[in-house]
Amino acid sequence: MPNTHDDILDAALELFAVRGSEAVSIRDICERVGIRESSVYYHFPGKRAITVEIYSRFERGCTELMDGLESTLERGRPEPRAFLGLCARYFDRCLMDVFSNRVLRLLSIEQHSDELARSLYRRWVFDEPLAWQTRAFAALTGRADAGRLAVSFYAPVFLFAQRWLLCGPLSPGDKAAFRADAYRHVRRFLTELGLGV
Amino acid sequence: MPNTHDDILDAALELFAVRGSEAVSIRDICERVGIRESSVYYHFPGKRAITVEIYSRFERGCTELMDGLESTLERGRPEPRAFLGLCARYFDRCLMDVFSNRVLRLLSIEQHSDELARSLYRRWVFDEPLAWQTRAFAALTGRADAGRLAVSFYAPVFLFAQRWLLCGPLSPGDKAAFRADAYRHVRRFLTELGLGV
Amino acid sequence: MPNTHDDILDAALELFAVRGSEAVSIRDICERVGIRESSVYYHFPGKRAITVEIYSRFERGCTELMDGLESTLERGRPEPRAFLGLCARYFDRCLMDVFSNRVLRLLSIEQHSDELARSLYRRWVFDEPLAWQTRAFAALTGRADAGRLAVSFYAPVFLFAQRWLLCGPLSPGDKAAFRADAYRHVRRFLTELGLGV
Amino acid sequence: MPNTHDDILDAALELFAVRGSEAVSIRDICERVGIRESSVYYHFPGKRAITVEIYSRFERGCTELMDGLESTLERGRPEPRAFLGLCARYFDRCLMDVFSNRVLRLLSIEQHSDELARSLYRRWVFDEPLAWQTRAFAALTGRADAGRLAVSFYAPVFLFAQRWLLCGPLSPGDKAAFRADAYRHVRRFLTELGLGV
DNA sequence: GATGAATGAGTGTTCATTCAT
DNA sequence: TATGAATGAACACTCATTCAT
Repeated sequence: MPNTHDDILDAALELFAVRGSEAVSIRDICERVGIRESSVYYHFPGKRAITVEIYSRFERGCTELMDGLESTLERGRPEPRAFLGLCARYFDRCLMDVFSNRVLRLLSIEQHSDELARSLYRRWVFDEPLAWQTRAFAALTGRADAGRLAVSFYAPVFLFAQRWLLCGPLSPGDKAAFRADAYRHVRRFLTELGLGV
Repeated sequence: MPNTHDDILDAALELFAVRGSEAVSIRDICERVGIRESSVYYHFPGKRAITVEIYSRFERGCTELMDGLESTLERGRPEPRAFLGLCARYFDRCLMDVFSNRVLRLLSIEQHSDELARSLYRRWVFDEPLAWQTRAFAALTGRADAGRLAVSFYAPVFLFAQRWLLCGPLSPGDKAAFRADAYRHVRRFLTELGLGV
Repeated sequence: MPNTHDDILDAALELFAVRGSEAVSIRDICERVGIRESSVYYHFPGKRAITVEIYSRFERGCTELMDGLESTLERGRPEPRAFLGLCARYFDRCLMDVFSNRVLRLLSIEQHSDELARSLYRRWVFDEPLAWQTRAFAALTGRADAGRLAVSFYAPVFLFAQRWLLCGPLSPGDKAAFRADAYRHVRRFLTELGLGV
Repeated sequence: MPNTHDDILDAALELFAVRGSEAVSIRDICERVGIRESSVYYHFPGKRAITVEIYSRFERGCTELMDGLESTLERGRPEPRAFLGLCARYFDRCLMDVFSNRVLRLLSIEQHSDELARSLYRRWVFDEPLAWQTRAFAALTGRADAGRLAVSFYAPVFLFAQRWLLCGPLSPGDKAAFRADAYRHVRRFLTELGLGV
């Protein structure tokens, strides 16, 4: 079942993630999909609509992921072991998944010129992860400075993600490097909190 | 003494930092400078050359800054008070200075499609700062795990910079927010290391 | 049935034959065809492709003509009368036909700077005609020096063509002058060979 | 004694002979000479003036050459041996001399679009040589059909010149090929007239 | 003699988009 | 569903030329 609509989205995102949406032409996208430029306008009212649909799919995915993480957290006092699993899910679904990874790159480009991109970027890269981790550490430790813990915990993950997953083409080697750095950090961090696994 | 050459560079960078160099036209730049498009080609052989000169000026500035930080470090056993001053210099000259801040934004956009941008971005955003801080903490504490300390120290600074200084238009309020977050982190970090100031 | 593709080719050739392809702009061509410049790029990938298609049409025509002359020659011992007819066909189809005449002018301009033009020019202006005539005179006279005969026969035709058909705008008067000079030369040449018609 | 004026003429002609004057830019010329574009306007009122001066130098040279040939002819009944020398002088000075050769190429390009070039081309490529040779053969043979003899004599020379000296870059090999073909033709022609040398 | 600086017009080409089919 | 054909605006860049210095 060929799905031109989705093919356009995929091809567009692949290119958008590298050069930003403004610098990618409808022609570039169509070449990849194997259709003519005019055909795009059957599926989308215009170029901007492609970007917008990518964003809304990304937001839906992020919301689902965050809801999942949240509901696990709410099911009683969490164990460190379970928290580690939630981190893994976040790494896999938000940072290393091909679609999400590309949208994050796109957002980091577009945020400087597009209000919608900026709000998404701020929300899903800074605000939501930090808020969720603040709640998680509050539940795990009961400490009042859970916000500070969240920053200390998230900042290295964020740095490793920027360094390995969002800088240059995403290769298996970079994924492995990220995993090594990130998991080492997570384990050490939990251990230092007295929540060793 | 009007300097068209530099005016072009300034106008270009101001626009490049928002939309990336590919999405900015020579016309856009000229409008800002108040010259005709053809005049650009008297000062630069082409659009790419503008970007390249911006990069080389940035690199020169970064090298000078890093050399300065380095030479201070080498002048005998550093004090925590002096280290704080070096951090302040780095914040002011590399992260919050108008020129550097704009180049960092430009690099974060272009790194996905341009090899030169990628190498500069990696070097001056990740590698050099972490290497310098590793040496600094080795000198300050004598500990063997100075590299880990550097990551724990730099990651929050990097996160605050991304959040306040490199996301959306740079406002005085954002600068203040960055300063508050960053200096609080730096002081607390030094205190926890027993190097309180 | 309007055929924009061919209209472009025709208009281009008309202009190319006068000033060479480099000195003629897409705008010039479009003005003649009555379309906008951007429309050209629906039919051709670029300016060069127009020239190349003109060349390939010319070559196809020349090959067909030469094949026709050749096959007539092969159908048994040729008569002088038939040879005269072949010459007439060559004059009409290659030298005086509007399309061929224009391509010859274009080739004579471009040969100095374009390798493809040079090879076509050499082949269809010098090599093929002389080779064919060498074969023809060998068949007609059985003489061993048919190559020399071919040069003596072809050189005045070539000179008359350059003088009347390929120098300045092609007028009915010039065509008539060429015909007079060329046919007088051909008849006298055959007569002197004892092949009078 | 550096002579910028002449340097410009030389560089211009070298380029004009390949692509025609319209397709060569002032920039191209200046690059070769090693001066700035604006400097050209000290020596010439505009681009066209360069072409015109090239033409007038060519015409002066041709006139001198033709006057020389003429005066030799007028100094009494010419011998075949002397006629051969005159041919050699014509070959060397008009067809194979670097300056003349380049102007002939330029004229063959420009004649299609420029009235001045056309008149020069017709005069010095067709009319004057044929007129001179008609007079020469009249003096040598006393025959009434000297005009026909001139065509039979000149046409192969013209064809060889077009083939070897005016088609593609002028190489020593091509010069040698022209010389071989041309002199063989000249000798044989004189021999057949009973004027063997 | 020569050039630094500029420019308006023009170069080939690409852009997102439209619309009849 | 898709496209053939078209277009006006914009693209980076080149053109011959001017003029104060």
